[in-house]
Amino acid sequence: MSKSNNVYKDAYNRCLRLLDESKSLPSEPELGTLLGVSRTTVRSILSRMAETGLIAWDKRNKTVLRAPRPEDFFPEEETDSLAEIIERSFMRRLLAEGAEAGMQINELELAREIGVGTTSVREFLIRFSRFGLIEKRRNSHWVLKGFTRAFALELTEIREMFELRSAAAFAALPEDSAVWADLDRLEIEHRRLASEIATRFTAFSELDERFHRLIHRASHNRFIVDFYDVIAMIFHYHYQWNKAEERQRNEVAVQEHLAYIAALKSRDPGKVDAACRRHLKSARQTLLSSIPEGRQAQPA
Amino acid sequence: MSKSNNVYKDAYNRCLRLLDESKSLPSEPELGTLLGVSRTTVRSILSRMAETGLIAWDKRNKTVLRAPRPEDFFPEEETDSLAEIIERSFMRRLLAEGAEAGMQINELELAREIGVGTTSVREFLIRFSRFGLIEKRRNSHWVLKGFTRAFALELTEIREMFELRSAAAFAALPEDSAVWADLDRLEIEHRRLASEIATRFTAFSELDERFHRLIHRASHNRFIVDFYDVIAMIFHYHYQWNKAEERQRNEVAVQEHLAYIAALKSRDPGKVDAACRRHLKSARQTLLSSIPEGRQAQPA
DNA sequence: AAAATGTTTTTTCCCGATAAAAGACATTAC
DNA sequence: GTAATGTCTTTTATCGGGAAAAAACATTTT
Repeated sequence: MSKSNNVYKDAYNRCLRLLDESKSLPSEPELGTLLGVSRTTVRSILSRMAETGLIAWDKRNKTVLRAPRPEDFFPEEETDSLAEIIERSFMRRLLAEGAEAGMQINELELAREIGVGTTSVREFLIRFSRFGLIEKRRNSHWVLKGFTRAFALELTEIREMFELRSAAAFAALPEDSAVWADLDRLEIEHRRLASEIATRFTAFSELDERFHRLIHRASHNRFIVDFYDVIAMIFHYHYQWNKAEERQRNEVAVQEHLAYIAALKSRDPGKVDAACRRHLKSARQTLLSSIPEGRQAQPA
Repeated sequence: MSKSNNVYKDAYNRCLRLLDESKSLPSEPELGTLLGVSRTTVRSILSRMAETGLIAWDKRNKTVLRAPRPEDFFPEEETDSLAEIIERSFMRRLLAEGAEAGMQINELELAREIGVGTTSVREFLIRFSRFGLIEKRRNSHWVLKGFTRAFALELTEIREMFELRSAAAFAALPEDSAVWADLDRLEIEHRRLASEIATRFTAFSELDERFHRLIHRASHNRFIVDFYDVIAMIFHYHYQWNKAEERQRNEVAVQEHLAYIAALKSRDPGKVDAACRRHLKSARQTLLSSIPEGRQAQPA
């Protein structure tokens, strides 16, 4: 089984959701764009939908026959790409106790444990190396550098440098730039979240990422934009790992974002700088507080 | 032929050079450390050297019998790792005419052209992607972003941010830090190069890299240190590509480095900042001037 | 003739296998 | 008893192959 058909299964599930909303499906190329897959995959999906009696398919006519039932969907776990599976497995180990800095990482062992080929693990590790948590010894194993305090400090140092610069660039953008409308939309979402914070505080993390990515994009610098991948990855797993005082933390962050947004809209460089610094400082604090003091790098 | 033995061949060649200098060779583990390879490889080397009559090998005694001759060496091209071969091939294409932004990169085609497996090409592209010159479309091809003016500007923007910060950190290092001795050594090398600039100006590029890496290390930030890999790669190929006014450029740069070194030694933040800015500005100019105006990004 | 569908070709993703290289264990020499 | 050598095991680097997915080409429909 050289390659799983998760792309097909995931697109199939998403296509089922489209079925709910309309009586018939659009053309094959249109569906392809909508689902982000090729026509080949679209046709596989349509074939199966016809087989299972969800639609009647005759050339251009794709009539919906019935609403999808829960059992029509492929199981969630079959829709993940190998890369996602490996990443989750790897992060679980990394954040678990006993993952000390200096530890060796064994490709073969990882592959066996996760139940995948070595090639996929190798490719994952190469991609993952840019996060600064692992390092390759030439012709030999990878070394874990550990999710330490030092790491968090180095990460936030760059983040602060980049975000302050991006925020300044953002505020200097012309009135007619499309970002101001994006910012308005985000502001509305923030206000809604603020009013429903008691029940929806877990939705913050996704909103947080969209907000900061919008700001970073204003830098028009690919290295700054790409670096947000590192931050997003760390915060994603960090949120999963450390749920302590989540609600309280997110409530504060939403208010900081709103102040930050107001500052951006004022287009006053001084105010932007101050609001940005205030938020970054508490973000840093949050990250640091979740790393036990003892988690220090071991001497090499 | 699943794996070439370039590690062995390269270590063998380097070991031949050691032969010139002494009557006998050290122990196997010692040789291993010296050459940066495992004992397994050391023993392969010793076996061949015994076979070809270069040494007499009996357990601990490894007596040199004769000086190595040119034909004892493996050809240079057999000592390169696959990754190096692929990188060179790829960069040649990238810097050649006709490599426009937006162009697709085909793994299979690249692999066939270079004569290697697809796995190696894939791994190379993943590693290379952090340089910001290519981008992956999920489940599909890579896209060339091109060595454009925009790229050079984004690269130098980050470089300047990072180096100014590193230089400031460097100047603030305590008197007894080992870096001051390193800086003194580099200063001497710079002075020597300055006096022999007419004949040795091509040696500058290697010295330049060592100097800037020393400064970046003072940041104690892995992201800053790692980013120098991007800069070094670009400048490496840029120097190879654009030899125009090389001597003149390097002569200026050496003088700027000497002023920069003096500023660092003065430990005066203002002077350091000024000297650093002066040098970075001319480095940026050099890079930009080598990119033809016409080389602009194509609209996506 | 523009845009869809039908068909074929190419490319990507991933596995298992194999030689090179590293690493671990056992034995010998000093 | 420490540090070397000798031997055996494990891991890494790389290839070729095959299914999934994309892309290209040919044909039909509106």
